[in-house]
Amino acid sequence: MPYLLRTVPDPEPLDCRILTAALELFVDRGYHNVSVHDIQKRAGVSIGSIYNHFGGKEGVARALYDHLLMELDELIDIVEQEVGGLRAQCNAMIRRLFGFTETHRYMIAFVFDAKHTEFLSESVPINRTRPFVRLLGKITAAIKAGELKPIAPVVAYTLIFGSCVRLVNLRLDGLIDDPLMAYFDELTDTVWAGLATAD
Amino acid sequence: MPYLLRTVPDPEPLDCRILTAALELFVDRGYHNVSVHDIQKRAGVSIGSIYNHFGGKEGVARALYDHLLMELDELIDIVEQEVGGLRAQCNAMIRRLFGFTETHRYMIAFVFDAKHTEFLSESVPINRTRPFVRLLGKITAAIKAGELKPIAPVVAYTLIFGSCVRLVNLRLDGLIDDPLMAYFDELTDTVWAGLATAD
DNA sequence: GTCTATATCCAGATAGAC
DNA sequence: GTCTATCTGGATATAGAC
Repeated sequence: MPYLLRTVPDPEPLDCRILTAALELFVDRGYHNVSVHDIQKRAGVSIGSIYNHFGGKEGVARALYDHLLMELDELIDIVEQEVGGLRAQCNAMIRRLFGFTETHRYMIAFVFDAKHTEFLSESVPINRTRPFVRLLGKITAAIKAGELKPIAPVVAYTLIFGSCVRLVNLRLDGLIDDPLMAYFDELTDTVWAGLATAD
Repeated sequence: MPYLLRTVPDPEPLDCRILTAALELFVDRGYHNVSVHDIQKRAGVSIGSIYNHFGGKEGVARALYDHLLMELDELIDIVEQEVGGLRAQCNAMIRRLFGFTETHRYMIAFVFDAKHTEFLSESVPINRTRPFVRLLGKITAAIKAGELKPIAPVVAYTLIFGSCVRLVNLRLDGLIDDPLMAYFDELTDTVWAGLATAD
């Protein structure tokens, strides 16, 4: 077929189509309310292909999960190269998280809004995965270094990220109408005001 | 039978047995990984009874959900009668939440750790339910009254309760070894330090 | 109201042609 | 590798005895 007649863009690779279809369905309906047939229909592929590529529904979910956690981990790398100091790095993470909540809604919802242990057999709680353990580690180090008030690291961790993840949840659930960036300064200023060292 | 020979205590009413059995199973395995047969076996009743009392699995979950939300709402009543001022009231709520996390693990987990919209048809997100809307309302009023720094109420809401709910999640997931009360002072002091009015 | 036995349905998974 | 057609298990739900 002549090149100029090819009005249709190159189709996405089959496994990508499966993953995006599954991601949207899992987030919209919840993992257990989605069947392999649903994924197959939405992705426009056959059941056989899904089993060939991923071994089944759980395999699709696991591929998504691993991939997204890896991307989150790489995000920490990027932020670490960009700026220094815990406060600046955390703020940069939060800024990106808020941004992605608007632009990559499904990915954020799948990572931060799902109970993975309920559908991924032998998966650890998300707070034990690499990126989250890493963040907690950075906070622990910063407290040791006197960058933060000397409190239990896990308390600082939940203050910084627990509150902003909750904002993300509220936004994804439609309880907040404005893009989250509208709240960025208020949130971070207030958090860090509380966490600042006394002197 | 002579009274003194009745070593066995009066059996719990049948519907209570069903509810407690279901609660534990839902929390331990997740709603969708529990069958009506599982509940029936653990409660020591027949399938028929479950359908008679609750109309099915979803009915059991809804009864649990409604009941626990009502109790949470009553808890706010109690706290309001006990103390005055937003800070004292919120702290009292958090103190009780932390206490219940140790003593009523399953109830807390079912309310704060489950995605109810995935198994209760036409249920609103938990943050739209009465107790949570009420808390947000109290924060809004306190900001208007100058009790808190003038920031968006939803930001104050997530700072106060988002962080402490995240601590509860971490505790329930086994990522925190100590009872949460160990962190109460650090958490609340830090939060309110950030939220205090400037003057 | 409570129980057992049974019916019905649908999801996950596979077989085998192409 | 991709597809369609099919199998099988297990879940919800019901029927009907007690």
